[in-house]
Order: sequence, then C-alpha cells, then structure tokens
Amino acid sequence: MDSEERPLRADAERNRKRLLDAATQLFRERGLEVGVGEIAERAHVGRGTLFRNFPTKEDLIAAVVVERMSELVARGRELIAAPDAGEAVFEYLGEVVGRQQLDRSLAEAVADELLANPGIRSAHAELVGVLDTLLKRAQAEHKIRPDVGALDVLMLTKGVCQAVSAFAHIDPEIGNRQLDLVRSALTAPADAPLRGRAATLEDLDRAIAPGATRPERAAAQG
Amino acid sequence: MDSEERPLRADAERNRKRLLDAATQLFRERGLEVGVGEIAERAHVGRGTLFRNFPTKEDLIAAVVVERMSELVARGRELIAAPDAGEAVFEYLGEVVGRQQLDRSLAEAVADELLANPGIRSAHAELVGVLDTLLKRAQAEHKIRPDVGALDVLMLTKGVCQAVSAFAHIDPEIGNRQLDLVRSALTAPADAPLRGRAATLEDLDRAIAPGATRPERAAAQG
DNA sequence: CCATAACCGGACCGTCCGGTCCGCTTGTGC
DNA sequence: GCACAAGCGGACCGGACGGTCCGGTTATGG
Repeated sequence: MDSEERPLRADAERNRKRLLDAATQLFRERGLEVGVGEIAERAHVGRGTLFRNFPTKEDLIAAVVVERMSELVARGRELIAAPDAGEAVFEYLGEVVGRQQLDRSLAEAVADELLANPGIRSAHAELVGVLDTLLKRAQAEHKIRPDVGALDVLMLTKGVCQAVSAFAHIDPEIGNRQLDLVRSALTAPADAPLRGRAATLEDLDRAIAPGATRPERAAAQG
Repeated sequence: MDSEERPLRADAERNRKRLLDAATQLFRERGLEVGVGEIAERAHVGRGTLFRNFPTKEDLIAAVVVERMSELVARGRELIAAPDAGEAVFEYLGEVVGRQQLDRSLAEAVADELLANPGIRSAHAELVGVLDTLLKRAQAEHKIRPDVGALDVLMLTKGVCQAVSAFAHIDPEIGNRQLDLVRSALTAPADAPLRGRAATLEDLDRAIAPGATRPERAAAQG
C-alpha cells in the first residue's frame, strides 16, 4: 500500500483530468461500452496514457461513476433538511431518475454487475443510506406507507429510469408521469400488507457476490 | 420472395430444432450474449450449420424471443376470458414478470434496441395489444384507474423484472412484493392527475427508430 | 543548462466475436 | 443402388476489444 504518493507531474495531472472529462462526456452520451481508444482520442492523449492513469477500463468507469453517485448523495443530504419530508423523498426520486436520464453511465452501472466494484458498491450503499434516511423521516410523518424500504423504492424506480431513457426525447413528461405512479404506490394506504420483506444492502451483496466477485474460473458448474 | 420453400431434409429439420432448443436454453440461463459457438456446440452441430439456418445471430435471437413472447400473448388471450377483470391484469403482470425472471433473453430483448427487429417488434406490439385489452376491461369495471395505458403499466413493470432477476435467488417473494406496489399504484384513486400522457406504440416506434431501424447509413444525421 | 526520471503515445499483442467458405458426408429420388 | 443435390462442420477471416511495451519527449531539480 503506497498511500504516500508524491504529487503528479504537471502534465500528468492535466492529462488525468482530461481523461476523466472525456470519459464523463462519452459515458454520458453513449454509455459504458464506448471503447478506451475513443476516450483517449477525445482527451487528446494516447491509449498508453489512459492505462497509466487507470490500470483497467473498469477503474476509469468506477472513477467517473462514483463521482456522479457522490453528487447524488450530496443532493440527498441537502434534502434531509427540507421542510416537507414527504415531498423531499419524491423530489429526490425525481433527481435520481433525471440524472440517470442524462447520464447513461449511471443507469448502466447500477444495472450491471458493476455494483460488485468496491468503489461503486460503497457509493451506492451511501446513496441507499441517504434515501433510507429521507424515507424514514417521511414515514415518521405518515407521508409514506411504513412498510417499504429504500431498496424497495429504488427497485421500483429503476424501471422508470429505463422508460425515461428510451422515451425522454419523445415525451419529456414521461418521467414525471411514471414518478406520479410511483408516488401513488408509496402513498397508498397499506391496507393489504406487501408480500415478502424489504431487501437490505446485505441481500444486495449476497445477490451480487456469486458471479461477479470472482471474475476467474467458475468451472465447477457443469 | 420465395414464399414457396420446399420441405427441409430430415436431418436439416432435426438440426434446426436442436439449435432452437440449445439457444433457448442458453439464452434463458445466461442471456443473449452467449456466443454462437457455444450454442452450436450444445446443439451438437457445427457453426456453419447454425448460420445456414439463421443467417445472423439476431435472426436466431428473434426466432427464440418471438416464441417466448407469443406464449405470453397466448396466456394473455386466455385471461381475457377470466371472470375478474381486475385480477386478470395483475395475474398477467405476474406472468410477465415471472417469465422475464426465468428467461433472461426476454428481459434483454425488450430492454435493448432489439425491439427494432421486425419480428420482435410485432410480437411485442401484440403483447401490448393484449395487455391493453385486459386493462381496458378492468378499467371499464373501475378496478384500475382510468388514466393509465398499457405502456405505462409495462414500463412500471420493467423495473420489477430487473429487481427480480437480481434478487430472485435470495428472496423469491421479491417479485410479488414489487408487484404489490405496482398494484397499489394502479388501483389508487386518480385524484391527482398524472402528468403527461400515456405513450402509444407509435411513440415507441419513434423512440426506437432513429438509431436502429436502419442499421446501414445513418450518416446524414450530424 | 544539463542529467535524469517521469511521462507520453502509438505500435503491438492475444483474445474473442460474428460471419464465410469449401471439401466431405449423407439423405433422397429415380 | 446409384447419382447428385442438399446438408454438414470446422478451418478460416476481418475486425474490435482491453491491455502492454518501449523508444522518444519533456518537465524538473541541482
């Protein structure tokens, strides 16, 4: 562990930032499958430079995605102080959906097994934590049904994000429309109990772990 | 147009079926990204044979996916005759989610631009049509809020499918839980109107078309 | 201003993919 | 049972991808 790293040379620092910017742009526009070559090209550096700063493509992705998620977490923390706890939740969901709409990388990162990446995973956990806080506050004020958890809400919202990415350029209201439906679900009286139980972050870890944490051989499975 | 095609030779027929079966299995288990080599291998035929029966991988995918979608359409038609129109809708949604759970190919086909494929597109349109019928019937009986359309429901359900694929092996109830939330949304009184308007199949076409329908030259577009 | 280490960048590598080709085999009609 | 088309299957192709390497360049400290 060389936690002690001497400062980068000026040009190195500059190139690193350029790469991060280029990747952010391209991921936003076209998703995570853009090639490293194109990223390096837009950053006006060679591929070698890219791989020196980010040993693998996944490292680069993680750096970018974590940045975006952290912004979202920050926005969530702001909303914790909002006067209306119920509206804060829905405002936050709108934010979550909106950002996934203009940042394909975000949406893809949460969909894929990329959640197995330590950095992304912890950023995601923070996000869930913030939403959980918002949610509990709203539930304490009886603005949202008491029997749903943060992951329940996030899952329900995931579909909205997908719908929005496909349709936003046809009907920009589609996201709001879907969110209105989500609101209906969350504010409905809980007369019939939901089946099952709310998932936890540990559940998520367990769900992600099997296939992804060990990228190497899973040969035993005949 | 050679709509007149002489019957396949016996071995050819047999191999075609083997390929379809193998592809169905593999797509189910591991999604659409399995390689054609592996499919041919499991079918005990050579790669050449695969490509003679299905000129491109997409053709093979379409053949498999359309089969699955048609089953789903058939199930929907059954439910049109069900006594309780409201329950029929939710039963159908459960079916839709359930099948996407055990058939990754289905889920991926609807997510990707694969909807641009003519066969898949028309099968999907049929599915939307059936759901629309079910929905309208339930709405006529005031079992479901009148301001949602089939595509609204399908979008809302898409997230559930994703959640389910990730979590089903941890908590098999998760799908039901999410569906209960969807039910809340759809049965809630429509006191606050939904923003926007219900999407139509034409909207979907327009949303899909730009990048996908013309795999060849899309050069004019800056 | 020079020595040198850090850094640059593009040529290069191995791998994997979908798709093609062609010499060989096999089912089929006469 | 024979002739021959239909079918077979694996070697092969082109190209894209992520990742490596090394000869040349440039910032930097003495």
